Amino acid sequence: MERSTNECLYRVHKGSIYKCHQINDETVLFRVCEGENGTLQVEFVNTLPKKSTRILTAKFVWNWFDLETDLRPFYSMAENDPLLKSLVQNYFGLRIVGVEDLFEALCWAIMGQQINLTFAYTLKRRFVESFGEKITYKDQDYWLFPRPEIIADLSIDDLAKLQFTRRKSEYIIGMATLMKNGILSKQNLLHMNDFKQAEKELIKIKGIGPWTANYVLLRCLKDPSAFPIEDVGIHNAIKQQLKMAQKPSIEEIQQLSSGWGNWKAYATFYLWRSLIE
DNA sequence: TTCCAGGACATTT
DNA sequence: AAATGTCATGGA
Repeated sequence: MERSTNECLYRVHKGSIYKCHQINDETVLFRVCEGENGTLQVEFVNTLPKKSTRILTAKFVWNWFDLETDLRPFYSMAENDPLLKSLVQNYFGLRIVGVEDLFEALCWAIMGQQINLTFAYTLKRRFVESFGEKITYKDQDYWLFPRPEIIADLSIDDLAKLQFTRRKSEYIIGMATLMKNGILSKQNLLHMNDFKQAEKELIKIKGIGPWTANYVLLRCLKDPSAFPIEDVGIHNAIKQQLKMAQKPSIEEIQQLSSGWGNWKAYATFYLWRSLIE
């Protein structure tokens, strides 16, 4: 969670994670910290929202940290996998941290396309602070990701000013328009026959290729077999783990991952984790 | 300085 | 169909 000091959509402070989100027309600031007996505790910081909002916030956290998944089958599979074996030991208990908002997941993926992560975080911060809403609590700003309705009405120049490439600006405004018009939504994607169909639908959209589609399937739609196989981060992580002289080819990765089944998303997340520090 | 980043798409062979 | 060029900037 503390990967980037430039993260603007949540804040880690003294063992708690602070985040702001909108539910039932209420904007609530909450924090998640360690409770008793290995539980997570969710506390509301600025106001006490109505009960239905409290319940939905708990569900949000449940999904955000993927608490529903039983990791034991993953670990027993990984035990006998040469690539995953040490990863699951090093990061035992790690769960996929989601990006629950579809628009945010799409935008973040596009911002990260072929660019270093540091700069991607800078772009995200500029985007959020230019077009998002915030609440302020004790001199700290807590931002909401901009809504598609706002972004859909921007011009390419508006985003180019923030140093988005004109291409990226075009993609993001295009997706915002699809979401504003209800053509694209998380619900629609989740209600398709299977994730393969959702992937196809995503790839039809201008700016979304196989990498972006799988990134969004992994972090937002929670497809357990999502696997952005072209991802440079995966390539580097595998190279590092196996002490290879050069990055593995796609064919080699297919070989290495052939036993991962429905745990490819988790394998990916553990590989990404190994790139930090 | 050069090379490459959590790619996608348009243009050329 | 497959290779090549383009986008834009920061960091190593």
